[in-house]
Amino acid sequence: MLDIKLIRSNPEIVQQGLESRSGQYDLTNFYGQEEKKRAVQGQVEQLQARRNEISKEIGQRKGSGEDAADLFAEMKELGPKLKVLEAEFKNQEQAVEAVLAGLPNLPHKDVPKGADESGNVELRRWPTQGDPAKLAFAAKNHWEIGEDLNILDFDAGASIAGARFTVLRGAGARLSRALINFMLDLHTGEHGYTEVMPPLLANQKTLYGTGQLPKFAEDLFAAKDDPLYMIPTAEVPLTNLVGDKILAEEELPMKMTAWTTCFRREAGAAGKDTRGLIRQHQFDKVELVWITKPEDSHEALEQLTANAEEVLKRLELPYRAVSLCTGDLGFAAVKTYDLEVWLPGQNCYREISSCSNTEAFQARRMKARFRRNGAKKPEMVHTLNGSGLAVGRTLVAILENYQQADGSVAIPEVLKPYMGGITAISK
RNA sequence: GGAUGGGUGGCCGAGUGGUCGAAGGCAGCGGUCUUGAAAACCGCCGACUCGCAAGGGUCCGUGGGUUCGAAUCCCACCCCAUCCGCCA
Repeated sequence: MLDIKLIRSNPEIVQQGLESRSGQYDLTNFYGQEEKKRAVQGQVEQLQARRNEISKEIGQRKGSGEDAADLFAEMKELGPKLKVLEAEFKNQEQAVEAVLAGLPNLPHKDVPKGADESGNVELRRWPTQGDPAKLAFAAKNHWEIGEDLNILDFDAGASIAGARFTVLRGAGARLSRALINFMLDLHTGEHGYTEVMPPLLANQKTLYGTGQLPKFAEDLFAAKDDPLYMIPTAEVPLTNLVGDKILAEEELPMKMTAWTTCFRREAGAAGKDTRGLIRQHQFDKVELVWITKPEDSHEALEQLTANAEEVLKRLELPYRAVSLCTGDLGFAAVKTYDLEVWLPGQNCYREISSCSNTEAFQARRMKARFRRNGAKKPEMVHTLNGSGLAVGRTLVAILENYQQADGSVAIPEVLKPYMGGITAISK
């Protein structure tokens, strides 16, 4: 949610920010509505003030046994008027709120301008020297590798649930679990995150808080008989943990990590990445969330991203970091870094982590605040989130980068302790 | 799912129709005292919102209703606790 005061005081800045994104946003009507809302609010409050005055006096007169018939009469007249106006105010307020809830965040000034993903800017590569792994043999796709080794079963997934669901077997399932444990151990043990296991279903208020609702309901799986949605990312429950709270200054920054399964309908992605593990309705992810003071959030984004990058480095997977341009930015973000891992089987970089600063956008929606020591007024916190990393895609990257000429897959050094002694996956 | 008891300010907790945005306590802030701290004592101390300001309005789980007037009465729903049933 954007700050209504900013929208009112700096219409040009807001309009420009919105225009730099993909999608169309016309605020012309909004200003009229907003003004009307405040006009009605003024009338309502005037009547309410009079009502309060009368009520108070009736109380006093009754206490001293005086007659209050004249006041009763006035109230009888004022009551219905007030009721009508109050209803109108409520409508007006909801209309304004509906527009506000549908507006995306404004890009940070450092974000490169661009219409779509072609405008994204590469920031760095790792390893910094040379090209990413060129294999000495023809690289296979991860789905070929996985099926040959009998660790990925796409047919079984389709049969159990449908397209974009996959069954992991044997060393494949073990590798997924090893990755989860490795990532969590790294973030909790060395990067200072607190591990959390949240619910995988969330209510509407929660999804509104992080910005999935009301606008992106079609991207979510919903429970049939309850007003609950499967979470599309752990960002949703983790960030909402501070919703409706006033935190103490010393609680910040708050750093949380969670492994969860994530569920996405991929409604707009028909025909995209239909093969393999890249785009699934269900996947596992280790998420990183920071809650910070406003002045710390941009430095926090650098650290959060570095924490995610560290996973790739330790797994020795080549990657690059990209700054998303204004047109490719997500709804809630002011700034986003994507990490893209090298996939030799597909000869390209693919997103494996997305790290965003939403500043106060989500905080405002969920009323997440903190109070500075000695200060009277609470302030909005800033919230950040990033993948550290997407587990399914990391598994893909390992299969493709660690494949051997004989069809086996070597186990990355740091994962060996998590793999029960095996050093390679072979038939 | 059934029964019972509850949901009040950062926290605990009083309040059952009027002068209640709400006693009291804790925490916090300021002060007195003290070499310093603690204790004691005094004062301040909810959030949101409209307004240049003065000041106004809203908020006692949520939504309706009764009433001149609702934290207080009625209805529905949500959540929590405990017991029973069922169950990973």
